[in-house]
Amino acid sequence: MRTRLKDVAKALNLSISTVNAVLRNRSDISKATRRRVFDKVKELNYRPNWVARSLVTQRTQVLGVVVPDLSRSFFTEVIKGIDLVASAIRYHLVLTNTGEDPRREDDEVATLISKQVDGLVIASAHDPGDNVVWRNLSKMGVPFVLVDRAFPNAPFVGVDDERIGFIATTHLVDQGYERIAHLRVPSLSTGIGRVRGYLKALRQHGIRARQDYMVDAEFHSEASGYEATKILLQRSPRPDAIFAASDPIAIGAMQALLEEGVRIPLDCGLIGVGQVRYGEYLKVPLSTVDQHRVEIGKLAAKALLDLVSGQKKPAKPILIEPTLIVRASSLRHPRTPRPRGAQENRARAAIPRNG
Amino acid sequence: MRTRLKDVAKALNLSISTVNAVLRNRSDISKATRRRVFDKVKELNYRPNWVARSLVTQRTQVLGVVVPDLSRSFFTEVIKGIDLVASAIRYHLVLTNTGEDPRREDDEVATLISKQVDGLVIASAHDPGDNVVWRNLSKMGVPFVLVDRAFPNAPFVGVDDERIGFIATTHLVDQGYERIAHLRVPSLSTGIGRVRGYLKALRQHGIRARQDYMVDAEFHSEASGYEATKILLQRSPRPDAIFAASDPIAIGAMQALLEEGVRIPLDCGLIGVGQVRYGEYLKVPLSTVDQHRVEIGKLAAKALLDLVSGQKKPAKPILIEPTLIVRASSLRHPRTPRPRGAQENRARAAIPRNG
DNA sequence: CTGTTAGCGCGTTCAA
DNA sequence: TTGAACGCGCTAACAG
Repeated sequence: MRTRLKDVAKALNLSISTVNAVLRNRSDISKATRRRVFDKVKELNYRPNWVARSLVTQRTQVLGVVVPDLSRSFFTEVIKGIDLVASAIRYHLVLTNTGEDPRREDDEVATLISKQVDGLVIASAHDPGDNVVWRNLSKMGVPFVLVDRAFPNAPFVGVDDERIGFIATTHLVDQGYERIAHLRVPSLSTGIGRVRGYLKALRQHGIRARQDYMVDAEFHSEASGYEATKILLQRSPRPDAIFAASDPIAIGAMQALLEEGVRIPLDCGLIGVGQVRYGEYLKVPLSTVDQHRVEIGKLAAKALLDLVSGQKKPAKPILIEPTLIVRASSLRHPRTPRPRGAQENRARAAIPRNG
Repeated sequence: MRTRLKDVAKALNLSISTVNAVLRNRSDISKATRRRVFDKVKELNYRPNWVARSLVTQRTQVLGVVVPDLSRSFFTEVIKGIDLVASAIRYHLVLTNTGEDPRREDDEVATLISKQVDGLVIASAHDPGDNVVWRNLSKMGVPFVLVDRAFPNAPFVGVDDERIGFIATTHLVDQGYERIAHLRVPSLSTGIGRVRGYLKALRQHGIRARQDYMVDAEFHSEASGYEATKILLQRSPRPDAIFAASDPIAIGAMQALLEEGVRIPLDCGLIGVGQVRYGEYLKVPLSTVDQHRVEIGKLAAKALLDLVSGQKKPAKPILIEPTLIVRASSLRHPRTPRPRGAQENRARAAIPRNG
């Protein structure tokens, strides 16, 4: 049996509340008893029972984290960021994996709430159309912050996807590429933003977008990038650069290009998104756009903890500025001054575009 | 305010315990009240408060997971495995990252226990010499299972590291390599096992081990593999194959080899451990040994849940058989029948060698 | 300075 | 078939 407050009290012939007063650092306790209590606590190895405490205080020191897929390094990195700031103030994280199933998400969130988590970080599997998500949540009065996938009028921390598309595409233009294709993921808000940025960059540089230069792929699948690229290579004229919506897609694309004897970056430039590990050790070191995944987690946790402590109102969406990472796969003109500085940039929270 | 049992009872003019009886599916309740209660529960959207319930039942439906580093895909994959079986029976996971600090580990474990987790999966940061870890734990009576790093006489799930070393080295021998070096990690039990397997394989094939063919590196660091390989290349005669204790080390080694104009696998074979993502897309597709990380998590969770439900005694260590994955980096004799089958093998729990 | 008392929301006797 | 009463371990009033 674990030692309880009662045991400590009994051993000292004190009342429970006196012992408690000592532990809660109440000022009106004599030095003598204070010492006695502390000694006994150490001797008996007493640790307060958090379950009992939580029942009273309505605080568990636990944050719920809901993600659609633990296989994706994006989410594990975000979790790392959350943990970094949460653990610093002795909060714990409860994890749940929804497997991209909105119903399961609702269920898990409900369970987490009944487990009294102090707040939630959610990468929602819901359709951006649904406002079910945050409606239920705000009804329950549980603070929450969304990550990765934004919903209107809900606290959100994520990268600016339109900027990602814009930065990547602009970089390709700068490198002298002219027929820039895009492997997109139109099923997620994240993917849609990147398409917008892509189109915007083309427009800005007076390049006409071609429908047949946009092919669908899946975020997490090298195979989809491979297949999509095979399709792309049948276009005429062939694209001379590819902006892939994710690094896995780009890796599949790289495979397809090399297989067809297309030289990277000479015949075709390639850039992805995500800054996956080992990207620089691939057959051709892969240019990419860093989303600052850990930073997203950190900022989300900070925002959430602000909400939990009631210090701040639900803030406006926080959009992190992505960073271009140039490697060989998109570097056609090595003479062009390579933007080294960009790689060193730290993430900064930018002013949100929509309130 | 969230609805409580009391609210449901009041709304129906029933007593709390009657409502509770319905929800706990007690048999001696009339169909009529049963219906009324269920309807009201749905109407008021009642969810039992897990904190209160846990205080009474001494069960939280939560497992603690303690890992030294959330950056390593090994651990996130193990966590995925744990979650897979835990979530299936509606258990949640509480995460803690100890940052390889034994003291922090002890502290976190204590906190998790005071949060009343039903059991713990621990990848310990302690020195294998310490038996502090499981001594404290068994004193508290909290079920636990160790993963990744074994301690004598404690429930453990992991891969058989000696087999890893043996399999990898034997494979290199089979490919006709004769001067096989090893980039080792002697600071961890895991690394030590791999060294043993390496030496055993050499011995078994009548190859004399050379001290100067073993260079230290760090598990998670490409840079360390790179540096170590540079050292290795100064030996005379040069090694003609390298068994790296991890994939990151192997990736660093690959970089160093290519930089020095050493052809892989012709001049030098290379194999790692870990089956990292994108290993097949590297400059030279990397041979490796799969540790079945997700499987480790699954088995650990199963073993732990058995302990939690009190069905089984602390089992003997469970050692998973690793699987050789052959890719280009170690394939010098393409004519040699490539062990395709090995790639398809599923993990199996093997009989432990020591009790 | 210290002790008494009354909950937090739920589970579990035992009466009615 | 239903309800009253107690306790899980702790916090926080309020007395003394």
